[in-house]
Amino acid sequence: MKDGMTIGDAAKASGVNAKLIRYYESIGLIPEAGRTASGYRVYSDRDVNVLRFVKRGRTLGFGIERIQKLVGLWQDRSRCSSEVKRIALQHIDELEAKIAELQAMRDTLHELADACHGDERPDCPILKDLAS
Amino acid sequence: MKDGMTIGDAAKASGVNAKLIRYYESIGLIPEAGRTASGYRVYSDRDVNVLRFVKRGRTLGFGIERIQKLVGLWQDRSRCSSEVKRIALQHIDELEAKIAELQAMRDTLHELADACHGDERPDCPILKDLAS
DNA sequence: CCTTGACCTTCCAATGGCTGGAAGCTCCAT
DNA sequence: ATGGAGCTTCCAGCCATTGGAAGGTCAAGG
Repeated sequence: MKDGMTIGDAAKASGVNAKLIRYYESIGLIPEAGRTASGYRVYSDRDVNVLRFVKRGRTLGFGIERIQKLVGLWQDRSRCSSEVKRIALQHIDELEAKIAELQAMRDTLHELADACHGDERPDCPILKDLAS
Repeated sequence: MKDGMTIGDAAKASGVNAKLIRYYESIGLIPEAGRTASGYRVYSDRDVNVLRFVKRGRTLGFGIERIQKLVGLWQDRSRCSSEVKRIALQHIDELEAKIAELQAMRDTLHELADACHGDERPDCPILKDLAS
């Protein structure tokens, strides 16, 4: 284990837990790790950087497939930033759509909840709406 | 099929597709439908109302388990509206949390995208952030 | 009466992004 | 040598659906 870490060390260093690292490898998001003679996976600092990149991408809500593209662009020195920006803008659009959807739910529910007494009586505008 | 419909008719009448109706039955969200001699499921108008209730609940973002509770309360004439309101408010809280999370993603990405030239050059603040 | 085609049935598998557990091997310290 | 922490693989489940395969049923038209 000269210049490499175990999966547990890589997990600590990257913030991506060991189970998830194996999963990412299994779906081809990250390349197959090297192995020790006894079969343990070995990780370098470079690998940890990739894992951190992936983690940050997930935090920003990117899907795995898109992260895969972003990792590719990241490692491609002849990339165009326009390509990266395009992906980001598309993702922003999707986030906006999801936000709008959730806000619509919240707003409707808020109105219904406001109209609901919330006491021991059975009369309830919320149920009335659901049954409509 | 005197006073009952097939699953396809119930699907059209409720807006919940047949596949999903069977699924809802399989997980116990709705009671088991009656059957014809040849094994076809039979639905009444009452059943269709339940399906519509469920569909509206899903549209408002309630999870299956919570919808099950709401259906129960709906059919319980001695219910307290406070119970329904409690469930709704809890759901609103969860929606708010999710909205905030997505907005944070969107805001961060928006800043990064604004700072990104988006041209043929490789320099890209978005990738820089992801790699940080 | 027979065929056609639309409908119904069950069962199994996949989606996305994990998470958990079981069974077994390895490594290191005591 | 022994214990326990960490590694390995594989399988299964979460949520709420959707899709497909293989086969049974029903009503209409020739």
